[in-house]
Amino acid sequence: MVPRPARVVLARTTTQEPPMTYPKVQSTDSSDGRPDAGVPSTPRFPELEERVLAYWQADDTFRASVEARETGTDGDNEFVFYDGPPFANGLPHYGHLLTGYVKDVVPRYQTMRGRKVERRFGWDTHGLPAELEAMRLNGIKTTDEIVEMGIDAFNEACRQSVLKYTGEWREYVTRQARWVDFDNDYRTLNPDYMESVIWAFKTLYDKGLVYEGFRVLPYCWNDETPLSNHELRMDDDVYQNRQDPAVTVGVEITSPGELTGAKLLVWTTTPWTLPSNLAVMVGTDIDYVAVAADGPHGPDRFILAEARLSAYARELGDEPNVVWRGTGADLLNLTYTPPFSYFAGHENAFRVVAADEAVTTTDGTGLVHSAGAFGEVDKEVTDREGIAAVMPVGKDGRFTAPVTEYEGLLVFDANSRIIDDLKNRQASVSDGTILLRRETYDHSYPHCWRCREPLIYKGVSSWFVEVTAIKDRMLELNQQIQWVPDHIRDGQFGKWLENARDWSITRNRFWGSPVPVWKSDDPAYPRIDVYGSFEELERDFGSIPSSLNEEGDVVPDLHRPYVDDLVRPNPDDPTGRSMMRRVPDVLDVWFDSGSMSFAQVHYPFENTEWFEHHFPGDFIVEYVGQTRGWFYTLHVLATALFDRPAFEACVSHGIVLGSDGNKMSKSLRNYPDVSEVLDRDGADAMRWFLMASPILRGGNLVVTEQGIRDCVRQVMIPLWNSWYFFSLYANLAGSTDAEGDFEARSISDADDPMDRYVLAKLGQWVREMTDHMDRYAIADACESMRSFLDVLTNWYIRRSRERFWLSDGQAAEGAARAPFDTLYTVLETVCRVSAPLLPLTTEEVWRGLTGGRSVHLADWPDTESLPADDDLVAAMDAVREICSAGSALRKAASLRVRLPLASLDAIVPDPAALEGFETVVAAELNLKQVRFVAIDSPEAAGYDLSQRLVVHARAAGPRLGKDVQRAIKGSKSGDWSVADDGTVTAGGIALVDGEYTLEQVADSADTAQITMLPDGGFIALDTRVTPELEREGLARDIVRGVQQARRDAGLDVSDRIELVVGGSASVLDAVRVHGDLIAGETLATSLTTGEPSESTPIDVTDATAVISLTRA
RNA sequence: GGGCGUAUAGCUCAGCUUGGUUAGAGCGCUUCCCUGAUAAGGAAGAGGUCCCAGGUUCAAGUCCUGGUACGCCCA
Repeated sequence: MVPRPARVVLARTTTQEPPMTYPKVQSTDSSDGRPDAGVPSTPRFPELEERVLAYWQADDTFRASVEARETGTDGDNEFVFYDGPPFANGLPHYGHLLTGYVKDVVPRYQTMRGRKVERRFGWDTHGLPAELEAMRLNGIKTTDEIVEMGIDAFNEACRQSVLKYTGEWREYVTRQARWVDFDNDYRTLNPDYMESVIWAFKTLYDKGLVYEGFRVLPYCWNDETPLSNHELRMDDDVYQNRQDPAVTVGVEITSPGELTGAKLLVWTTTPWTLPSNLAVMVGTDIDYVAVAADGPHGPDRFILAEARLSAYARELGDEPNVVWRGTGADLLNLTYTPPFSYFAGHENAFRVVAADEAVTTTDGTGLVHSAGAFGEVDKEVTDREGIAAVMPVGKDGRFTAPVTEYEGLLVFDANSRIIDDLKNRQASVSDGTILLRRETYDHSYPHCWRCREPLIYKGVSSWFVEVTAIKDRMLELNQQIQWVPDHIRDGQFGKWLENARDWSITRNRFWGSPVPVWKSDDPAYPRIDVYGSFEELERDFGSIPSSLNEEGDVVPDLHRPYVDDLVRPNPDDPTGRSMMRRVPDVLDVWFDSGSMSFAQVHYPFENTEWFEHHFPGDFIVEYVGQTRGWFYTLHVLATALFDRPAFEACVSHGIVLGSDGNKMSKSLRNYPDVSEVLDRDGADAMRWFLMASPILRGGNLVVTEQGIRDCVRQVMIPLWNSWYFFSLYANLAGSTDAEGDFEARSISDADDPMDRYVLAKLGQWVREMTDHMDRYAIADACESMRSFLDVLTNWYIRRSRERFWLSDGQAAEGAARAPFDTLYTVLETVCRVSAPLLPLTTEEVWRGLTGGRSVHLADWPDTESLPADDDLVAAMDAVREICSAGSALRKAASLRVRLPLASLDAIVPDPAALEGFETVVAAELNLKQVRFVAIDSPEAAGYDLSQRLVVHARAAGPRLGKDVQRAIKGSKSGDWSVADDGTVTAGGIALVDGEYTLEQVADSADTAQITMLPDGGFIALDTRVTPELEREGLARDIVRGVQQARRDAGLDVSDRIELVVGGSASVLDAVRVHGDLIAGETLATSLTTGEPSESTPIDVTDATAVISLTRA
């Protein structure tokens, strides 16, 4: 591609000339803010953005935009937006930016609608990621080492790590032009925030919605810590092949009946869990059999899934003797003797229970042994069955009481002794228990990512929120929430709620809000105290937990270890020896996030009134995965604490993918660098790219550099060029005004049809945008904006250009100022409406137009002030169709547009509606004459027309049934007729009014080309080319050539030239006849023919031409 | 294995709620045109088994059932 010569915009540097009006102000760094050059034709958007950002900072525009709005009675004019706090342990990526843009677009819009929108940034600071980072930095791997290092020092390291990137975050967020208050932010580690969090815990406790129980987790007995699922997937080496013993054990049925004494066969690869057996799980629909065979202790009956019989042929025979058949349902509630006697008599235990989700017949026996707290499914099933968990394994992975025979043995080491005892029916193995088979089993087994020892699943003590108790209410309240996209409500979120289980909210860790529970350390004198405030703590302990901050001041601090230091004698213990000590756990970090609605304002200790009137919040936005995260925890706590939803509207967007369609990955480098894009294409381009994408409808989005650049081309450049065009001619219009600069002004109506059209269209568009934004349909708003820009640039401006060209000495007064005022009004309104979507670009344009302080302080446009004229808009659409069809005719006849043609007739149903637009069509298609003719007029009959029948299936279908297909077929094949009385028959079927229309179809005549219009009617173009027309066409070729030469020479649009034209006789002839046209169009003060000395050849049709021009 | 979503032009996506016989947009591509703001724009064209299979219906991209693939979530 050959680079075009750079456009030269001549700056007014001489003081003789009056200063230009536009831009009124520019975000330059010049001292007075007064531009010394005009609007650049092609701005570098990123630089422009940096200047606007600097202006905002200096001007404090954000604060002004919030303060300009009234709070209203009880804050009813406030729009409450909750910031979903990010965890800032890394730099922001596209997902954060995306959410950040939405978090900016909606508040900006609401602000312009007159609402007051406070926006506080929030930081999520607690939790395992912070601890892992602190451990990595300190080179430690176990919780013992943390204790060794000192919890105070460790937590301080966590604090440092979570605040490490806050500076970078602020830079990115500021650069993306998101307005949010960083100085008045909230952090989940602040004492105020944490006090609200423990208040929530205590309130739930008082409501009976918190209880203590077991939570089953992968557990490392070596590091003595549970692992999160996140840690379990830490790397690919976590799952390694391991050989374990597998045993098939029979337990004896005790229920009276035909199966009494039969053995339920269970298979397990963790024999060490058999002492803790509490139930046997079956699938209710699975077929089971009882088989008579010789067992290790004599003849016996064994129950297993029929599908597993062949796997036990060795023990049960190739042709087993089936003595009973049934399904799992038949086995339910049969009781049995537990394999070991340690927990004999355990309430509700030792029964056959249903576990359809967990039992398969792909391996084992089709019956599964459940050991309560040693498996996730086991726990779930025993909970469901009301069987309390047992935990005879200590935190070191060794057996404890009451499993005395193996006490002190690591569970893996106990396996072989347990198997031996089963085989020999010794130790605490019950009579009736048999060991049918022992084998070894190779399987993929999880190992600790730190120490590589095999993990076990183990119940650890945890506190729960009893979500199941409020589930129904949560579902009800969910119906009040407006979800975007709306299927989330009853889909991903609703389903998740339906399957909600109790929420384990405690973690056996260090860096987090404390579990505010103090327990007696002597079970003989049990007591539990739960605290919900500093005040209550001080009342009972005489002081509040505190630490030294960076300045050395003593400050309240609910973190460990300070909160652990609060210990007091147990008031219920008359001996005075037992002490109240805090449960050492910390709260799940999601409990923090779910508390943000009230904790960010330190409710209920402060701002109670404010909170009452600002809850639920109006709007939140996050990634759709938060349906089980933040959306969920907000909803749980709001329901449990306040019996209200936490938010009224929720945008849940999709996933941002890398350029190859895969998840964004640093190592694959499959996505464009964020700062590079900001530096090269700018924040508005990125904003538009993300906001216009299907991701806001819940789809996924592939981020590509090309996609972002396309946004600059499709939206930002057209917008800017409209502004540039306006400034260029508005400044010229003012240059001869003796009174001073020309200033356009806002208008509410116009006489000129084109002006009135664009204003009416503008009004329609504003209403459309309002509707989209009210529904959080941001992508739809972007699409609407793009289509309006098309109308503006490619129709209104293009068709109105001549009206902006004032002749020398003409001031833009009276009718001459109409196009300027119109375009000013449109641009000013467009800026306001698109300000949330392109905040930086529109700021520059709007301020340049108006000289005002900020577009973001302006109000959303009032469409009452614009003409409402749907008929006019429809008429213009028809005009555009005529032009479009006319272009097609020209194309078909190979007649270039520069060649004028004599006439075009548009034969349309309602020519009166188009009156006044003849000149528009004539100019667009370069015609001498345009006429709009009624389709039923005698004149229209002059064209060679035939009729076409169109059957309206929608209207005729219900009446005619399947005959409608015959009628349609007939109308297409020509098998139709109109009777004298007007009855229309098609395919032998008589049609009634409304079921058909008769349309005129035109064929080309000799002298005219004819084509149909899509909405009825047709146009006829006179394609005869006379020598006169040909000569004028040639003249216009010359004009075009001269214009290009002007541009190549870098002339300003208002520069006058002296022009010499030479070439073939036809060229000289065209110059002779159309000299005025050529000179006028090219601003030539002199036009002569001849052979110029330094000449430039130009392209003209069927001739040769050379020109020479110099600036006059 | 279950739930939710998605599947339409080379690419990115509308259309589906309310079925109507010729399925659209943007980008990209080809040709021509236009350019006194434009890095733009216009016209024509190429490009579609509307994921598959059944069903309902006079009529299905659209409604129903069952599959397939992908994504998210859960197990």
